[in-house]
Amino acid sequence: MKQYIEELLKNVCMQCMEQGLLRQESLPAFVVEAPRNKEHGDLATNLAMMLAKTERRPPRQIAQMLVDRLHGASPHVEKIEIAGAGFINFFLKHEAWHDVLHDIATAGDRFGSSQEGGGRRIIVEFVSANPTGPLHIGHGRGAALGDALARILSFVGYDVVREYYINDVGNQMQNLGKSLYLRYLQELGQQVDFPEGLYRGEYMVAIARDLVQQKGRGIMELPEHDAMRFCTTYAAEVILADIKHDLELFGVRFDTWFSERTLFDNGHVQELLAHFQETGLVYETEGALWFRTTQFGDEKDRVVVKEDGTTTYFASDIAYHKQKFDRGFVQAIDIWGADHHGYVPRLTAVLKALGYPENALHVILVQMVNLLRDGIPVAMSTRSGEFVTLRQVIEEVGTDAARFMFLTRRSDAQLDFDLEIAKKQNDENPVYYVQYAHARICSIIGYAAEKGIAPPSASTVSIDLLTEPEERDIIRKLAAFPEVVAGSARACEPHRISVYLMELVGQFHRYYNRYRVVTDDPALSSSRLYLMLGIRQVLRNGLQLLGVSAPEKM
RNA sequence: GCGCCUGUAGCUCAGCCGGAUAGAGCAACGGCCUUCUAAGCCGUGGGUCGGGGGUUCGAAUCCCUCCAGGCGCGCCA
Repeated sequence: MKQYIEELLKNVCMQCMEQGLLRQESLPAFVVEAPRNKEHGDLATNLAMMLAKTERRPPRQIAQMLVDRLHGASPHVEKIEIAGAGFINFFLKHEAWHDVLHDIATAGDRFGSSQEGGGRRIIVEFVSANPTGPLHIGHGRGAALGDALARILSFVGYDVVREYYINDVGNQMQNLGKSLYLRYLQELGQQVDFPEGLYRGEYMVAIARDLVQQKGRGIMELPEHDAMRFCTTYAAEVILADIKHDLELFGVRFDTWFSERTLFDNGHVQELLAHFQETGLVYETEGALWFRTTQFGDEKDRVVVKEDGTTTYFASDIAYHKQKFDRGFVQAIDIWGADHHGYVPRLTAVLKALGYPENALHVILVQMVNLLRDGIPVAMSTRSGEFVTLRQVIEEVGTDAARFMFLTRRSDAQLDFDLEIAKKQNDENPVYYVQYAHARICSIIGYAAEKGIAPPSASTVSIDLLTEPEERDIIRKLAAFPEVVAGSARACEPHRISVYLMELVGQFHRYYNRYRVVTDDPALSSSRLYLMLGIRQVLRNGLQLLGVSAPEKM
């Protein structure tokens, strides 16, 4: 409907231009949107005000000119008004909205989807936590966001791959192996010093205990180097398996698990470094090899090969991102914790140096999560290993509540996650507000069936009976869903869908309390039931995109 | 010191590609269950949109500046 009005306006402007009534040759950026206030019509546009700038004429005068030519131009428009500073408000005929319910019935779980992505290949990389310890709440936020975003992007027609990048080489891996080895020795009764910088979480002790169970003293008898190596691989595997399990509990799926190690095994990092040297993108100083990132917008040059000859994480990351594009993705979306934000300019710089387009990489930074219990911060110290894991949070509050909590807020603002609130199964917790509406509708449909009223279909229903203003408002809201999804995809902001669902559900609950769906009038009941089906479908589709369940009973 | 993010009701947050009287939930107070789920609904109160300046017909939204909080700042990842 919105596009329809836009077309209408464009045509009228063209007319005016041809007749020399408008000076400009192209249209200014204008919007057609549903006004907040119903008195301002179903749809409104600021077109006249935008034109006023360049036309140097009063907006209302321009509006009048346009409106004169709009009258009778469309069978769907009831009336048109000029209001305020020069808004043009459209009041649509009731029937104009009816098609929406048919559209929903026809499209079903595809309602709201589109072909906007045109099958273009996008890779969404998220979580990518080092396999050195369990996931915590912050990873959960990134996981929820990445997963929802991937769902949304595929819904609007992109070919999306979800990837987890595993940092399985480097110092932290050495430290992991050492940590396990020492814990293992301790388990076997040896007195060992546990140096700073190692992973001293309880989970390592548990892994060591298992290791003893499986291998007894076997590892201890190996040469230390081999033992350490074994421990590294063993610990990483166990922890990664654990991470996978947590993510599964959290409803998060990955298509590919990309190992950093393979970048070395396949020679990608080495090749890339050689290439950089040939092209003069790197230089040597102070014993290290530096990339000229400053030439591409970064504030400092960055080390790719350290003084000791080993490569930095940055070097791997360059190779990794090049890999992404080599694999045919036209865009890479990375979801990072905000503490890595300083890293964006250098990676962008390198990709620029390699000749990739500006928007090839889109980094989304998710801000920190403060975990609270009853308003009091829960201590989260990684060093001591005393932290609340994502698993614990899921077990305590549930996947749906946790995901919804993350996905109701913008990612670029810090978030207070209060366990007690998330756990409450009441109206303090918006996820239940939304789910309850779904369950309620299911219940209504069940009740109707008991009364012998079958779910209506497009051919049997008489939508004309939906004459209440609330019904019309709900239909209008349903009509907006595809637009919300598209906007959410474009902005990479899943929370827009949550906010929309809460608004829709608010309208539904109000309607439910005021009107009965199943009445003595079969035709009316049937048409209201049709409306219910529409709401339920949109709720399902929306919740599906968020990865939150839509329970039939609560 | 420099950079990124944030500052909206008592609390948690939407709204931010400029648009019409600034929204929701919670908390507070008062109502609504013999009929489709009260995890719901209705009503009341609650705001210098961090402060100041600027651009504009119009600013919570854009620009500058200051203040406050968080995060980061050459060979850790």
